[in-house]
Amino acid sequence: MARTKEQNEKMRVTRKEKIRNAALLQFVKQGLFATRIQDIAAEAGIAQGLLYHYYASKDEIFVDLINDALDKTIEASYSVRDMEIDPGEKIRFALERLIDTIENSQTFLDTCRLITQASNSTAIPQEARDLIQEKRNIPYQVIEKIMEAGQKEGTIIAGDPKMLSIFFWTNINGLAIYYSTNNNREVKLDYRVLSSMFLIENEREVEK
Amino acid sequence: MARTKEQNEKMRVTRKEKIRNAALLQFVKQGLFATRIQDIAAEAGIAQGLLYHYYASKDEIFVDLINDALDKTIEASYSVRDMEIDPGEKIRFALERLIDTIENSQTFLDTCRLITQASNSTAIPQEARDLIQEKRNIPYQVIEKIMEAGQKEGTIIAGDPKMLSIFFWTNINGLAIYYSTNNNREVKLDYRVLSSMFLIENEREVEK
DNA sequence: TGATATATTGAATATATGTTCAATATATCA
DNA sequence: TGATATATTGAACATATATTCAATATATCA
Repeated sequence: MARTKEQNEKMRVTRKEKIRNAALLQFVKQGLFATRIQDIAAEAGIAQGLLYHYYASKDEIFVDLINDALDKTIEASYSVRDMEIDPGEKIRFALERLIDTIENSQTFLDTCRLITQASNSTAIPQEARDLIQEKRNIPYQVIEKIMEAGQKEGTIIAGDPKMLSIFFWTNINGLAIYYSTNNNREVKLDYRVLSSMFLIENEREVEK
Repeated sequence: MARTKEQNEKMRVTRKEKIRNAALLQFVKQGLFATRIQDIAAEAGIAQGLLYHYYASKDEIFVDLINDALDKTIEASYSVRDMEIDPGEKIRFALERLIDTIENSQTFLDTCRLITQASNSTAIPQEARDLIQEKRNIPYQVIEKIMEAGQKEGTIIAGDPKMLSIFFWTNINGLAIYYSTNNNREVKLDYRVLSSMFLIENEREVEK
């Protein structure tokens, strides 16, 4: 016998991770179709041929990355949903965290960018389309529920909670896209501008 | 002599417009790289070869469309700037109009989508990159100025006007991207949710 | 109607690139 | 150390597609 199964498995996982990261970088920079297998291989520091020991095709890498990106956004929304604070506070906290993440996490920006890119082309692999169809709305539904609860609680403004959720996410997504292509770090974003959009401001009520 | 110069010119303009529209449709649907010359030709109802009587290359069509899209957004921002109403009203009015346009104008959605697409890939033609570099910030600067004036006037909330302008446009852009891929017309957007983000609400002041 | 300039076509060409594969290197175990 | 399974390479292959070009159609004017 030669190398053990487990060792090989470990090597495969590590190497695969390297390829994934390289592919993500290239896809985000150039898009699926402008990215050549050679670009990914070069970025990962391997020969083109080796890539096919880990993925059957360029499309398969893309689908893998999209799936991961979608799962990340879903996880993030679940972690907010499951917090043990009031709905209004959830919205405030989520916005604070998301704004901070936009300003500080390249990975988050890449994730948003990849999903936006994929959502905006009918030419991506069918499997990726299906995943988006299946998973993309979950974060919207999660926030919608929180908005609804916040309205009952009296901390969230009136209006269709579906609409509020759309405003919530399109806002974050728009910011992420902007920040991923503008190294404009002179401006510090204040999440309170956003949260004032959804939250009934108690301070004013108190002042009265 | 054969056909007159003017007649030919008119034909060229008409035909070119047909090609432009076909290309815009395909680029928006699939992206620059996934769109084949054949796709554009088929969409325009002409042979591939004819396309090259009007444009030197696929890239040239793309650059032409990007330039147009950028000019449209600049024009829109200028038309708001030049209105003879108070700064706070300008913001309110612009948001109302933009939301309405997002809900009703496919052309506007296509414009936003094309610019976003182009801004998000380093693989697009250099000339398109230069145009974006040169023109993309103008609407941001226009809104920034209006925010500043509104703050002096006392109708716009405090905070870095640059930041407010970023929130303004990334919001609109995020919405446009969402709406261009979601035929979700069950939700009617209320611009007042957005405008409450920037405007000091006079009603409450009066109530006091 | 005939001459002519231009529009239009679609097959041919050139090139780029995703994928395959035969050859080689390497790491482990007996 | 030698056997062996797997990793790795890079050239070859197949294919897709941007672009060119020779041939043909068409619309106007004299």
